[in-house]
Amino acid sequence: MRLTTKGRFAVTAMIDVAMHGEHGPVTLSAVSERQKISLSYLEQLFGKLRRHGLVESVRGPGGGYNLARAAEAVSVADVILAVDEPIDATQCGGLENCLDDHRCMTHELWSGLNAHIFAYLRSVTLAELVRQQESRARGEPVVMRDQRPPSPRSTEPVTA
Amino acid sequence: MRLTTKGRFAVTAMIDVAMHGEHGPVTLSAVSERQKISLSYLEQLFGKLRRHGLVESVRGPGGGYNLARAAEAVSVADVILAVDEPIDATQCGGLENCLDDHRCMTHELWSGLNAHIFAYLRSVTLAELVRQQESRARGEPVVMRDQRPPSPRSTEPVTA
DNA sequence: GTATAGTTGACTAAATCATTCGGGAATAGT
DNA sequence: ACTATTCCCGAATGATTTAGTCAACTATAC
Repeated sequence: MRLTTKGRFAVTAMIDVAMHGEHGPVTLSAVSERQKISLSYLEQLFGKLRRHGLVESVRGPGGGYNLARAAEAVSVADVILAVDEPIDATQCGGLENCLDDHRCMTHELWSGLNAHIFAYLRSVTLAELVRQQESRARGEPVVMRDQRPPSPRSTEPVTA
Repeated sequence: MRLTTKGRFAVTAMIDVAMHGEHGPVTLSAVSERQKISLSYLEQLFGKLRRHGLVESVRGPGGGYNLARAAEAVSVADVILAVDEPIDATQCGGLENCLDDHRCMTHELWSGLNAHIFAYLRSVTLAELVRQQESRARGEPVVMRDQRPPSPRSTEPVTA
């Protein structure tokens, strides 16, 4: 589970398709213009999204892409996994054979943090992001649901 | 807010320091051996961690690194931001001047998803990860606290 | 047929990742 | 003072990823 600009481009594009897909397929040219992502890059990304069953394509004039599932049934994790095939960065190669005294803590740590983040991204749906986007467009304040309860925190300035 | 192997190396290393820091500073050589991360790479990472005030260094024999704050007061987001200086991938260059009909949706989407993920990573502390790690070492089942409530989900196989 | 639009593959400049090397500066122990 | 340890710093490097371009192809609506 990596999280890069590539995955975010894909999420952005998927939201665009979700928001404009009511009147038939959405062309990549349209997404490209609205989101300012190069057409060819989008073609690469949507190739993967299609092969992973997240979108369906319609060829020819009037064609384009549709979501293959309802926006409620597509998570951010689904999209990211589709375009950003996961790497294995546990030195032990994913095996459990790396056992000195503490059995490859790196491996445990990775999969642990991975699981945390994955579970979170899996809980955020495209539909939610679309709703948030539409609220913002209307100038309404954005309500972020279920943040975890506050706990002792650092005092570093927040500059994400 | 990016999430790559680099950031995870940093988190892994910080957890190692947190777990072994009870009896004085932890040397990077020790971290390097335990976590199988190259020493020079660790030096680069800890240079940034130090400049961001997350660790303190002690030179000379018996020296090494200590956490500058309690493990409870350091979030995963703090660590990642320190080593992985944030990029700006909103075509508009972070400005708000990109207003056609929908005022740079790319920008909004990015900062929105960013905020989600950042808020989550900010809520996970080093102390939590250390606890989880120690539980695992004792063979106890890992309890992951506060997942968000389940909602309509895809049926894709989970292979993060 | 022709224009539209997806499909595929090769190729590329730039950035980032992870590592290696070489030399410094500070300090504890002798 | 000498020496070993450890942090500190910058430069260089190969591999990978990013983001984009180009070109040729297939399917389809009109």
